[in-house]
Amino acid sequence: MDIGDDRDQLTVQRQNGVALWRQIADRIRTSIANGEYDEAGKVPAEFVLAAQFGVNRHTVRSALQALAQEGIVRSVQGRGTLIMRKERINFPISKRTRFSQGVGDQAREKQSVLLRSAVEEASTEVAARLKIAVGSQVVRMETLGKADKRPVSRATSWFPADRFGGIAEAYEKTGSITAAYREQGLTDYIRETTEVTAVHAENADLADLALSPGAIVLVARALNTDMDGVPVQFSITRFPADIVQLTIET
Amino acid sequence: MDIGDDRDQLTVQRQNGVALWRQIADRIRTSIANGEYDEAGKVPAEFVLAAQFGVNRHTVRSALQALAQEGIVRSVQGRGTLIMRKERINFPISKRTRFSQGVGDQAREKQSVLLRSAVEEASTEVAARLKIAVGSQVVRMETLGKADKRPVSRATSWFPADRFGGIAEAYEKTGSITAAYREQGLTDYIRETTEVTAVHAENADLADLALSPGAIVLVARALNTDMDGVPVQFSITRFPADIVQLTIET
DNA sequence: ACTAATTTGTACGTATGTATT
DNA sequence: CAATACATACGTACAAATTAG
Repeated sequence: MDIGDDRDQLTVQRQNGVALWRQIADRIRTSIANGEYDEAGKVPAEFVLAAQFGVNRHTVRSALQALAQEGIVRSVQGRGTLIMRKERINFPISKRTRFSQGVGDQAREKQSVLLRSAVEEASTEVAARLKIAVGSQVVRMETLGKADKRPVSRATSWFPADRFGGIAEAYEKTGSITAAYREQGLTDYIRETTEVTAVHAENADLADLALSPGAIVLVARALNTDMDGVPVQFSITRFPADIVQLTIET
Repeated sequence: MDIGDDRDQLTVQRQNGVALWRQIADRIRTSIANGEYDEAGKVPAEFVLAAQFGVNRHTVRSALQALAQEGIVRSVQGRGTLIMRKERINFPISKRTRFSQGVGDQAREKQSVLLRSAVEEASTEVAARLKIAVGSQVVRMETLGKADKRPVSRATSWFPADRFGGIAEAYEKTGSITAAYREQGLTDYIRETTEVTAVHAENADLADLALSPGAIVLVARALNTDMDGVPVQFSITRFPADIVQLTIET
């Protein structure tokens, strides 16, 4: 609320396991996404940021370097630190949500690719969610959602193999979960529940979601059922929290 | 899924601004909340964790020390590191959600206290959300939700002052937003939208939510309207991500 | 009661990262 | 681009408490 005043309210924590430059980089990234620097088109001068955060200018420079590495800003001598990318993808969640496909509402150029698929035995969690026996055959599908060529979601989905044995092939052919379902004889389905938590990015996230280490990942566990309430899909989707926002339409 | 195997799959990131001990502390905290160590009632031995994460035993010790500071574990010489607290509060979000009060479904002993309240001029964001003019008078209320004496949510809410000028007093008297609304002449309201993001904890979070620095905070921006669709409350609620999960019932 | 194995606690040394001046 | 101070991480070794037999 009270961001950007004269005093040094933008507090950062010292010596607690998270380096100052990382905290500052996270804050600036969020500020950019929130459009706080939209008027100028660039972030405040390094010495201004240093004063706001109450740190040395070198520390701010480390933060800006990290953001430049991510392609979010670009520092130009004499001009300042220009904002190159300012995104915040919005993922709506509703009864009709199909977001394991990686659908972003306002994403300009969206794309979903199948990374891997396999038939495996249901783990404890998957079996409990899909209400099948532990060890039952399930199809696991891993998909990556992109918006404007940037990865914005990484989903692992499980389907009961007895009913949706060919879902992966159908998905690869059609590029759509909904269309793949149709091929497998399911015409409609609804999003039953979605559980949301947040964790620090893991190794797999860094690679797939192109994150810098220490980033925050939103984790959504979702269950889709057919119109009779029978579970058809359980999925765990991971979103980069710095550029993704989940909107719940109740 | 595949946690606890022989190899060192539990990957952590080196030299990226987040200390290894913090990453490991976060992972262990999550594992405890997920009930992965329930059988033993304690976490694996330090040298086992060190092997799993591929770090030195000292680094694991730093992580466990941080968790001990939070009251989650307690290390006892010769016995091991015992799990003292294992919580994960679930916040349901639906059309009828009233979670700015800090309502947890399965929380045993829940409580909501009013921290501060004031009348102020609406900022750009608040005005846009409440569909009123920038600078209009609004009541700001800050509340802290507790479950079993542990803070689990911190909400800042704004109400149009012309309609709900006495909401803070009514809330303090009744201890319930719904009851306070009734006193102000509003009998029913619905949760219109909820937007969820996640950020690193800020200074205020550390104090109010009793978090250790570097922790992750879930941020929910929510809008309540009356039955005519007129906005009556905009709130920003912050949850400690390590022990809170949002469940969206669509 | 004793011993061995297991597990945490403590200490020292070294190297590198972080942040300020 | 220093020089300095402190935090982080590793390696090794041994002490102290608990548990298993």
